[in-house]
Amino acid sequence: MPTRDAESALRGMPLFADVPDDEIADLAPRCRMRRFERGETIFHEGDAANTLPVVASGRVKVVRYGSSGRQVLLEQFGPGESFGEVAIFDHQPYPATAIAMENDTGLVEIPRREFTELLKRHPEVAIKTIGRLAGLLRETTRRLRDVAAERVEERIAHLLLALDRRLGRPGTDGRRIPVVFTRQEIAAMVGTTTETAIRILSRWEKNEILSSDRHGLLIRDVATLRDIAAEPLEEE
Amino acid sequence: MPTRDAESALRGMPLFADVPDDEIADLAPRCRMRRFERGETIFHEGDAANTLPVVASGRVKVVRYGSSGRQVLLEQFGPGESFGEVAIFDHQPYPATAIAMENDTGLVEIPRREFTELLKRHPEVAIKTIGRLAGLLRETTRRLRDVAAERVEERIAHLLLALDRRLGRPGTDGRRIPVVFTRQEIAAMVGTTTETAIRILSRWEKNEILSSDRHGLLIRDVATLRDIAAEPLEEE
DNA sequence: GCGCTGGTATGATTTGGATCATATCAGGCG
DNA sequence: CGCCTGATATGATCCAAATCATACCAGCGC
Repeated sequence: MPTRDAESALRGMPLFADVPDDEIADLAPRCRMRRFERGETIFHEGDAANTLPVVASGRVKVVRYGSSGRQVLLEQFGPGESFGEVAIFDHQPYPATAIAMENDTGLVEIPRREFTELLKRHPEVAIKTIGRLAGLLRETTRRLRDVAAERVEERIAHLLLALDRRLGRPGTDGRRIPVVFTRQEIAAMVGTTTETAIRILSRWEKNEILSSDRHGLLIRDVATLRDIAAEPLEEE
Repeated sequence: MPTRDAESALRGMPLFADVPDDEIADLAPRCRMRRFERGETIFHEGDAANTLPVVASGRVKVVRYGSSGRQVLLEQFGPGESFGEVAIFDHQPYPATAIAMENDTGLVEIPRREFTELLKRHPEVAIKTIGRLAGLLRETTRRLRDVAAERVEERIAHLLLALDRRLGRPGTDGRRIPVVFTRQEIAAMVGTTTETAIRILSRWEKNEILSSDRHGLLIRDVATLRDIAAEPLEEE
């Protein structure tokens, strides 16, 4: 999926679904496009936020570092999703660092002013933005609860089930998540060390609950994973 | 601070600062007022959300429970603040439980429909709502980083400094936080057990960093608390 | 082909904090 | 007034997971 032009990327955003085409066409040339390779930093914690970045292709993770240097993965975004709105809206520097997760990750950067003007003209975009932030907040508080109250194994089980809901699709012999995550990234998502993440995941591979290859993950036994997650009839 | 009437409570909200008085007067009679005693439940996780509650007096905490029954305090709100907007905006049940923290906690409940209509009529209220959600998200991700990467002592130090920023004022011999929190509540805020919270706090009292009485907390040595928090020049 | 690097794997050891067990204290109340 | 109940306090023990230490492997560049 190569980076498309700004206009078609913007048009692909659910957020802008109700914005007339000519306004999009008007907005597109005012946006900058940027491209990153896996591991490259898009912005740093503390940077001033002047644009709203939208993922055109690839994946982006937003992380913070603990005082010991440990990386915590706060959220991640795929094509069509904007990120970093927090800094845009509360007029403070970015609270976290954004890093490209894949090669050829392309962004469209909407200047803050253009976006806020658009918001005023289109209340439905404002409502959608509220809905998006509400969804992020719901998810983040769910994870906060998890990290504060559950043990690592349960948290990883929750994570895999959540990834499946967001990215999964049926595959031969289970649910397939067609995105490659390193064990280090999985550890950062649930707030543990790489070693413990590896231990748990390789145990699950041994128990045929899970398998992974260079195309992503395959959940082979959703039932016992749910069981480990103690999530018999959970939300969403 | 006794519960006032709905109209003056609504008028006191920063969110509605720009809404004309007659609209507030119109809205007020459509809202229900409710009153709670300390410990009473306002709504449960999983309940349908039909109103946006606003704190008129007292304090409210929003909590979730871990599978072991451990309570995690997600956020808390004082007079003039609304809460539970997540459920209003993403049209799903409440993701958490709300509990009154003080006696005579009064709420004004704005019906969802009234609020969303108001949002459409007043884009500046929508913008403020976005800003509010962005602030909550910023704070929640900060705490997620904390719980995932820092040890308990550091987290409690962070918490006290954050409480000071939000609620503190200068007092004799240090910064005073004029709200009573039980050690159990403090534990729930940082994701630990009551016992460890007690141990750390009573050690700090012994070291004259802190003292507490029936009116709240007194931070007597902000410098070493900052030191423990490893927060030499942190944000906000 | 060889060395390098980043990711995965696994064992040994340590430890922060949870858990379990009591004890004390202050306030509310029948 | 003495009895509960909820909050604070502290010790003893245990355990999940961090930390430290190696090792292995695949892909890549030269």
